[in-house]
Amino acid sequence: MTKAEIIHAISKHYLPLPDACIADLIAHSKLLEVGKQTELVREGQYSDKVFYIARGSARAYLLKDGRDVSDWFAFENEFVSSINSFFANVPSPHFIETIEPSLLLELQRDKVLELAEKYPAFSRLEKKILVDTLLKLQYRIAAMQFETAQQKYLRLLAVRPDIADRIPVTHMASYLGITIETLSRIRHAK
Amino acid sequence: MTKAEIIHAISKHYLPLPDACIADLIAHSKLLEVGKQTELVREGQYSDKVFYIARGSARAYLLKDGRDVSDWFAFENEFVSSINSFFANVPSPHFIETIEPSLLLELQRDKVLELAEKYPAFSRLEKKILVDTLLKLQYRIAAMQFETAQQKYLRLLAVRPDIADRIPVTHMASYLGITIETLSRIRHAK
DNA sequence: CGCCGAGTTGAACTGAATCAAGAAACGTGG
DNA sequence: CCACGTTTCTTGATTCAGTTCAACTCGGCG
Repeated sequence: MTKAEIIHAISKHYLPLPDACIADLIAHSKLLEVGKQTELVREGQYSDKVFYIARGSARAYLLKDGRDVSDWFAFENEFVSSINSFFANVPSPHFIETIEPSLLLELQRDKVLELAEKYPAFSRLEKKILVDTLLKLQYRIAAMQFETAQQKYLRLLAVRPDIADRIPVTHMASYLGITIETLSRIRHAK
Repeated sequence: MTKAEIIHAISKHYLPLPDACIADLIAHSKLLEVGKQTELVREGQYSDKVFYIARGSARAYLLKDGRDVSDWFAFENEFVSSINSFFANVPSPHFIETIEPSLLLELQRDKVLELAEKYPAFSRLEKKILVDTLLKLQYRIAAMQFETAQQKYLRLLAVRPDIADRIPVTHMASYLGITIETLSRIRHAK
């Protein structure tokens, strides 16, 4: 897959972008072909990068008292970055790593800001991504408040049926805020 | 407080806006002086409004199996809206109501979109609000996952010391995802 | 073959919910 | 201004979902 193809895919999956903007994106982005468990962002680091996943998957996680806790999963056609660092310019509380071998498009914050000033369509795309993310976080909060471990697991499966084959269970458990023991029991009770 | 004063306050609290943009905002916004428990958005309604709180406070809540559960609090110098309805144009899952007597500035979505196209500074302001909200939601998720009822309560007090005097405890409890009994015990154990 | 990490299963423990009953605070009308 | 009913808050006893700790199984792979 070429950069041009990937950017057309973004434009298709989110909002149409003018050709000039696409050309700028091609000029200012970087294509990364990486293996699984490739570290993209390290905790404590100031990261001013955002990654579009053309193929593969990634996760953000943190080490909470030494325990690896997944915070976010991203798959093909989604973006991933340390939002704290990228937007608020503080050290990232997360690590970000690929889960599967992946093809990524990397964008720098200053380029993003520049393109947003230059192309209203790009600015709208940025806003759309922010809003989508906001709504996802909101649903997640609702799930955490109102659902049992089992309900959260079943919902995750319903939303992303392929997740069970692509993500190690240990990551799913920590993402759902439950222990691997509980997840194991749920999967068998079923 | 006049509309002009309020809009200057927004500009000051978030990002500076050019005079022309401020003039447009004055022309296209609506000032509301309302009492406490005034309903701003009703569940199931398509709401295309966002409210800036110049004075007072408001909350978003939902009726989950008939129980009133607070989802969000907003105070002076903050914005509140049904993000689902405003951004995704779906029926609002929330009610929104004032808690205290409040002075509000109401903006329509189509005006917001118009101003964002017209003034890059306004577009940046919009983005800043989205990002701030995103980060708040993220912290809230972390709190829900890692903190005990007591820690969540103490953190809420630390972040907003005046909340105890301004918000009924029953709303605080449901916001924290705990029962009023548990909150009562926490407040006394202390 | 034997080790090793990942997954499963069991038993005891725990934080918070639920259920229930009092105590305080509040306001409304006599 | 007091009496009464209503709502809000507190306190206690019980229950429950999920954690923790621990032992055991299984499927690779050197």
